[in-house]
Amino acid sequence: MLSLTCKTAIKAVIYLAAKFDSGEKAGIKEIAEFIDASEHTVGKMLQSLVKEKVINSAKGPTGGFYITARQKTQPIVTIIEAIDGKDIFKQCGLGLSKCASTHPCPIHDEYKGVRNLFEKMCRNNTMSDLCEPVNNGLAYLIG
Amino acid sequence: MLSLTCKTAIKAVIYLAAKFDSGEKAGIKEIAEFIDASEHTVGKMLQSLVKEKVINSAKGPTGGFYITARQKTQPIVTIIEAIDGKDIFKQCGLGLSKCASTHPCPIHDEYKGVRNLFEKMCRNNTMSDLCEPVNNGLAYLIG
DNA sequence: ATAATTAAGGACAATAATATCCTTTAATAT
DNA sequence: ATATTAAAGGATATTATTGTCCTTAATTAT
Repeated sequence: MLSLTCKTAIKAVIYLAAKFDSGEKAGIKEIAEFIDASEHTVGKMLQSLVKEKVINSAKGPTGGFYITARQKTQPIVTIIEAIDGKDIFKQCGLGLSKCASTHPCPIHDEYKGVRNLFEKMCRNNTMSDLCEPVNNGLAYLIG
Repeated sequence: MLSLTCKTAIKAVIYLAAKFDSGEKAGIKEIAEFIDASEHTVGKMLQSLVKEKVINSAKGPTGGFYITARQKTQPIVTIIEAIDGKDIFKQCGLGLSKCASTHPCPIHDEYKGVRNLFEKMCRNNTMSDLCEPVNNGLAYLIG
């Protein structure tokens, strides 16, 4: 469904959202450790998120990555579209490039239902929504 | 969601299901042409399906691949499990290996809903169900 | 029996996705 | 100003997936 990098991105952003309250920025190392991913991978991925304005960064000492109050209210679909692209919610279940209601694959409508439900989930859940259960110890980013 | 190979497999089996009525077997070349995929790829993939008893094959002249009446009534989940494995319907939306209701990721329940809907679709639709609209020109395997 | 046909299957090649490394750039603190 | 810190970003390496080729084995028709 989502690429590995995208899943890592969601976890990283949830971590940044959790850090928002304290106002602190987080460094690559710190984030990577918390979500149990490679530093290099996390660095590259955060770079993309910054370029797409999903999060922010500051260089130099006391620098790091952070999220604004406004960004925190964005749905996680923002992250997904930044990393995996916008087409993810339009793809055919059997991989046909021209699958459409006028030229459907045999599972067109049913698959659309699944895809739409997934998209809805990604549009309805904001970054802070997902960060809350993690803060309260009701959900986890590793394991 | 599904691997490319798996999507190709579903299309190939639908083609075989359509051929069932005439009682003819289909060769690799013929199948590959119909679903617009590479011969080599289709050959390899059909081989796996035969090994997993999803379809059957016969060597030699007049040989080829075919499906039995019983196999035709199987849900497409049979194909999916043969190619992509059974874990596909159990994976965590954020890629955690130990994600469970007792140790959930932040999207555990909602993602489960999506996954289950997809699984339901794959369990409820038989190979012949999907082959019918293709036979009637209401759905397509290419494009 | 022999030749022809077709799948089986092992080995390898190409591509795409991930992961790693290293140099550069910007910012801060002294 | 200088040294230090941390992200940016280009280049490369590794791994996984997908695709290709070629030889072997089995079956059928003559």
